[in-house]
Amino acid sequence: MARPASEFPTEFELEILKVLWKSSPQTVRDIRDRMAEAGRDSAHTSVITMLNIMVDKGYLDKKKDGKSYLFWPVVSEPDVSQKMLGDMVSRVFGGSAKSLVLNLIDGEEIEEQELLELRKLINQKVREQRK
Amino acid sequence: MARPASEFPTEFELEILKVLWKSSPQTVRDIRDRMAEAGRDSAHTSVITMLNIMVDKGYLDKKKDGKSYLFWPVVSEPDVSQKMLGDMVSRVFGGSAKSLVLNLIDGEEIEEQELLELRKLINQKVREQRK
DNA sequence: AACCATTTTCTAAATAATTAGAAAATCCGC
DNA sequence: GCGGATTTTCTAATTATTTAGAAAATGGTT
Repeated sequence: MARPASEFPTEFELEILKVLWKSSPQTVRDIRDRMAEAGRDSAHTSVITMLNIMVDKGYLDKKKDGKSYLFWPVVSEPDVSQKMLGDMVSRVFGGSAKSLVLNLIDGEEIEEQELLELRKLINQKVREQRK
Repeated sequence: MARPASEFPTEFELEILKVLWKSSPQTVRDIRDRMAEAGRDSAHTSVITMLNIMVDKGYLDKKKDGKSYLFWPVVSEPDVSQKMLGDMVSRVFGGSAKSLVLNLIDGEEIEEQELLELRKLINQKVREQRK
């Protein structure tokens, strides 16, 4: 063994998924253009290569449409986010979601407004769990 | 360009850091043994290789002690965690810490007890920011 | 049908990450 | 100083990720 494949979308794969979560299906050319707009300017063939890898990995599906292919995601954004986040909780924060949030609000990452909204969300969740 | 080095500790590097955050400095042999206990059984020389890479990357420092070297971290756990988390907020959650926490409490990752503690922590933080 | 622009397929290169053996260096006990 | 165990250095192999060109395939246009 040398190194295991990532369980989660890689950097590039995630950017492609974001484009497709926003709108799908799309052609290679459209995806390439959206990525370029977002600052990642790749060759057309590079994008094709990635897209086909992602189909193999089960992140996307494709179907022929005239001369070209259309691609769309078969994994949802909340699912992927949740898995990546769960991985971070266990790997980086020793399994404690609390210590993750603690670290988050200790940083300067978060505004008072967001904190208040968060409190509201937590209260809702507590009430839900009590039902 | 083919692929950029990770800005953050890799899988293996993080495991080594965890061992050293718990106790340092340590010899290669000790680090290797702690890792084996934690389920990652590597050859002695593999650990040496990684440790030296980590010194190059600025994660660790070392000094000779008799026949062997002692290694210790020069990055702190909270700093590394915070950077990795910040990266996740921006890359996966579109820059919104709130949507990260929302996703977290939507999953089954978190216990009621932890939720209550979190609420307390958020209240504290709100009060602090108001000062 | 022939041409041409577009798209895909095939191939391969570069760098990162992980793993570890063979050989060299080192230190301790005798 | 010598031998032997231990440790490090040097080297290299393997897989993953990212990148993209050359060649082939495709489909519409004249």
